[in-house]
Amino acid sequence: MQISAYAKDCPSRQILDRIGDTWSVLIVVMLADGPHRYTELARRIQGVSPKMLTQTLRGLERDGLIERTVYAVVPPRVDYALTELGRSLHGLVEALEKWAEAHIDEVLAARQAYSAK
Amino acid sequence: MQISAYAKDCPSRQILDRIGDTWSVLIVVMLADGPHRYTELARRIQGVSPKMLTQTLRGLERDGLIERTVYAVVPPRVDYALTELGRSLHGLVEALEKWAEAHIDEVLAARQAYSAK
DNA sequence: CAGCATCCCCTTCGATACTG
DNA sequence: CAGTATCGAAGGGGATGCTG
Repeated sequence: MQISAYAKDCPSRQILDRIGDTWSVLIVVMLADGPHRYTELARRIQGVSPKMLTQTLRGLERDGLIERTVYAVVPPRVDYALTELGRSLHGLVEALEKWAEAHIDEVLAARQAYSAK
Repeated sequence: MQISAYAKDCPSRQILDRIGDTWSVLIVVMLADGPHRYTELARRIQGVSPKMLTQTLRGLERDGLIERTVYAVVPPRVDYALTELGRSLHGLVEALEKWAEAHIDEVLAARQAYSAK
């Protein structure tokens, strides 16, 4: 076997990059219970800067995971919502959470044992 | 709801960080079919530097995902193998790959549509 | 309100050289 | 063979200020 981190065209790599991205995951989780406005996301996702929020939202939109709806009102209002695909990804994230919760104790125990060495 | 990227103690966050790490995933995949030596990994995982390889292996070992076996021979020989926990994680990675393969077309289509705008 | 542009720091990582 | 040590480049991301 021979594998490469540079196989950017590999489906797994692309999804991994998404999943590995802190803000992407948090946004998907936030949107899982319904659409939210920009400011709402900014306020409820602790620690995110406007720059990263926008940048991440664009990336998710580009990949068809969220949908951006602009209302022609003053002041402006923009809603973000998960698409079908986005909800599917959220399912994957949930599977991940389940694994994490099921095995975090073993990981923590391993770390204890490791530093004891 | 209110979520934070700084909740480092959150199980999901820790697993996410691991999953998001390029080299960690590649190593886990490499070791899925059995133990391998250091040099073997270095050669077969394209693009990894000794520094990152060692660093990543230490991280995985620390978290109890792989096991490091040193043979007292000359020249030295060190084997790395997945632990039970590591194999479990590999299962998760496989689930991820399945999702990726199942949905990559939709993502690519979305990107096409997005750049066409 | 919902962003974009700019500056800049600071971590991350690759390259290289060396060692038990 | 299996690493460690050091240096330096690159870019991710925060802070700030401005706009439609």
